[in-house]
Amino acid sequence: MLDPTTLESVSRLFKVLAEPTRLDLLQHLNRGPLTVSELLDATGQKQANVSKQLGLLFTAGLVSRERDGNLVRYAIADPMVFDLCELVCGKLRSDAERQLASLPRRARAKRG
Amino acid sequence: MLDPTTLESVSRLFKVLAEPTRLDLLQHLNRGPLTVSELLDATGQKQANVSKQLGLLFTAGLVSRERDGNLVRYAIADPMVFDLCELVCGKLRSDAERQLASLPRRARAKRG
DNA sequence: TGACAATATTGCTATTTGGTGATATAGTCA
DNA sequence: TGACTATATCACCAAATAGCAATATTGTCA
Repeated sequence: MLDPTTLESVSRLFKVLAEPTRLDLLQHLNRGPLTVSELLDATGQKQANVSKQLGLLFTAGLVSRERDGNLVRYAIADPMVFDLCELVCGKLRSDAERQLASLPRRARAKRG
Repeated sequence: MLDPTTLESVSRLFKVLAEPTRLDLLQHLNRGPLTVSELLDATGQKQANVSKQLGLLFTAGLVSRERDGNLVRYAIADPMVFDLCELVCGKLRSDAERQLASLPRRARAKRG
């Protein structure tokens, strides 16, 4: 049983992961460290927003950053993120399968 | 690499977990199924709010429910939740330890 | 120094949502 | 049927925040 303070901390971490844009940034960084500009290209988001979301990920301790001249290179600081996503994706898959299985046969096939 | 739709689904699930009240409900249910009234007592929240948050957990497929006469009994539908929380708690612990280790010796001891 | 490029920050708006009181719904018991 | 209990829903408000345009900051290069 977790006390209220810990529940707050746990929920704060989940909140950081509860945004598609930030998940997208993380999954690009999963290939390896990237600069902000590279993440702009990769995600198609505006500069201000990418910078802001990276700041949140950094504050949460999920990514690290390092200046390289004029650039700033971000990297995954805690690979735990991907274990989490793995679990969630697994649930999504099994939910989808369950729903598929509950459909009548006739409704299932798409074309053949 | 997850497509935008999947990122959306993943983030939606994280969002459900990103609230202390809902985490509290889940951890009480982890002991076993409970009625709404029992959850009212356990959490100290108002009835309308508990009902609302349970509804969200139900929609997300994290809990199941079952009428029992006048009562409605909720139960954990997907124990994956606790694997997730375990990972997050582990990170919180290691972050705390890292921060502790980075403090100067003098500042560490509380009283002796 | 000045011109330029990369990143961060600020001020803002629109949207979302947790919590609430009031009310509706569904079930029990007489 | 009516009185009562348990749960759900409604309408609302206040707080949080994603995204944006504009601007500030920090670094490079001449």
